Amino acid sequence: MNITLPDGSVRVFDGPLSGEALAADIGPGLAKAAIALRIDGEMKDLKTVLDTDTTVEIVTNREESDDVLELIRHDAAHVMAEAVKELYPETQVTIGPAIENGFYYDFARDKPFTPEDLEKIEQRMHEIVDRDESIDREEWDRDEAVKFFEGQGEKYKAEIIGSIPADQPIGIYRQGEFQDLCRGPHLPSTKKLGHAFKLMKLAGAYWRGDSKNEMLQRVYGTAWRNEKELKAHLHRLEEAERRDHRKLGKEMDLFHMQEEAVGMVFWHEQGWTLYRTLENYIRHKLELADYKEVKTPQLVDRKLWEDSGHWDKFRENMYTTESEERTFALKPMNCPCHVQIFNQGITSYRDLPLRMAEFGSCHRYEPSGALHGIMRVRGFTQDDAHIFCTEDQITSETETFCELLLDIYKDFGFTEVKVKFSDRPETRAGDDAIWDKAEGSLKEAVEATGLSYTLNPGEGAFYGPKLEFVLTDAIGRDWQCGTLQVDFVLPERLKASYIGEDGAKHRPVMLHRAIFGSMERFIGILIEEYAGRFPLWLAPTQLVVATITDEADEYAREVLAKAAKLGLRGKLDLRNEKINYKVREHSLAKVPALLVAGRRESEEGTISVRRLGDKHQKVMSLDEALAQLAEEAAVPGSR
RNA sequence: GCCGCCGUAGCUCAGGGGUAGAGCACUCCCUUGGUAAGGGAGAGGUCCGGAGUUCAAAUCUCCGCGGCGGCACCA
Repeated sequence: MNITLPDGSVRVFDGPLSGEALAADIGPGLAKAAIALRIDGEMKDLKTVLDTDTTVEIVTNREESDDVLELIRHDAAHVMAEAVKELYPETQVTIGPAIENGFYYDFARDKPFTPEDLEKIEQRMHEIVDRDESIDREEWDRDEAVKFFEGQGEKYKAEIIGSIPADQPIGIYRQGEFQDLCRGPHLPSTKKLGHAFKLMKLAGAYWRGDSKNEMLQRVYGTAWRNEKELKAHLHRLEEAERRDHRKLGKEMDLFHMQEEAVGMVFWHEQGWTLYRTLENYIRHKLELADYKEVKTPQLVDRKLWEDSGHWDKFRENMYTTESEERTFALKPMNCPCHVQIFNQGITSYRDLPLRMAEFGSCHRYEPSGALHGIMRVRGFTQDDAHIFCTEDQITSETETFCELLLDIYKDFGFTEVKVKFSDRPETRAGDDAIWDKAEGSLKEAVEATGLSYTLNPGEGAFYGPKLEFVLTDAIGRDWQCGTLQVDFVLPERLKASYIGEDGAKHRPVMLHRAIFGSMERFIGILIEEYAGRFPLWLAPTQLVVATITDEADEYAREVLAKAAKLGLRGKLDLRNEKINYKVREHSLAKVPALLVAGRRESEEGTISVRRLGDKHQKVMSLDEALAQLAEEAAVPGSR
């Protein structure tokens, strides 16, 4: 039998042998480091018996690959389950996969785990690693396996086996006294896991991800190749905490939220300045892209929502109020209102595509558990627009939109954007023929843009399929910001029409689209992206003029006035404090430019400029310094 | 909405059945200082809300509300 190694060398053996034996045959160092095999690019147990001529790569714990991390994390989950079964035998185990940065395992148990329990479990995991238990795969008969797990009181495991397709083997991995249903692969023994893991948090999770099912207890952990990587990961988490938009929002006096208006933002002057800067920026972009801005009512009779289909599907999530014996709803979306504008008068095909934009203030009664800072709120403003167009225009409008979106994201440094394609959900409006058409044209359109995207099955809006443009926050959570949705349904339900070239009435298609998504969410993302250190054009306070002595007060006022004339947003700091104190304070407040004026500057007409993050300052002529700042502060796309 | 943890001064947090604590911030006074905290004094609290246990509750119990982490949801 010939075994070929990745370097091309061939080893000849008389009979079958395990990967472990192969590694030992090559060398003791390799045998020690070996943790798995890779055959045809696929990870296999190190103990897999090789019995035909094949090419085999021996994977070691030094390999820096996602495969290795996944293997380690999956084993960590198993070791955790073993520890839990030893400490709390009445607990049932369910599933425990590897995830990004770590792993989790879901347990079923009446008593909740406490943080102290976590410590004990982690301690026991280290012991299990030190025990160096051999991990061995067996294949069991399906009925026998079900009987075994039921006998152990493990009803979840038995249920999982029932859902494994009949043609797939039932793999059971055994380590010590612990046996778990698993596809594998796994490490050859618990010792190979090492000690670079840590249990992180406790959380609830529904069995099979369905809120109708019972809630299990999920324990999250992180696991790495070695201590150094673990430490680096923990350090990254700490860093991320410092960027949290909720923390920075408070520190930088941007906004606050309070009990009397849960899920709604109180914008303070600083935050509102940032908000307006963004709004003006994108308004200008939309004007250039031939959008027409409108404004529609926030409170609209339920009849319109019944007609649009929202009342049917989202009634529970809409705020309503009674007046004049009628029921009104705070608008959760702008689209039905935009159709009302479209429906005024008669539209010709010559008017299409018609791009109707609105900074629409919307309210949705979001589940309390969904709220998160200003990223997920109940009152928000969409940079919304609806493009009324013909079917033929869907592709070109999609391409134009994607171009605009990427151009805008680039101005904020977002160059890597995840794109998801979400198709028809289970409950939806419109028949299958319409959905076929909508999905087909969106697919064609996104292919035309050349963007790479992933499929998100069943996640579309009730009226149409959508593209989602996803950005990531400081600690790696994904947030949908931009979106483009193809809608054949609402124009039908709300009876939108235009006169075609043939003189007959036709239904337009609606493209729902947003770039920031919600102003609130996008600002949250920006705060975390920049860690509060905004580029000059976005910074609410762009500069502070600080004096060294009160002899410079008058000059400082002149400096600020000149800056204001150039459109720069500045503040004055004439306080009776030392310059060290002022420098420290404004640096901590993340003010991008500190202009220091002392007696010297006021006499010479100069200014000492200290930029945020710099260790040193630069004395320049006042006019030159201000001109430079004004140029840097220009809004992207404004020149 | 569900599970777990948490709620003390403007902020960050300590304390814990018997008079409410610190640092920073704030106010006033001294200091006019050259690039990340000059010195002194002072003011500041429904210990999230309600009920219960107790001679006595910020502290223990229960019920709310809110926050945080997940899950579910996200037109």
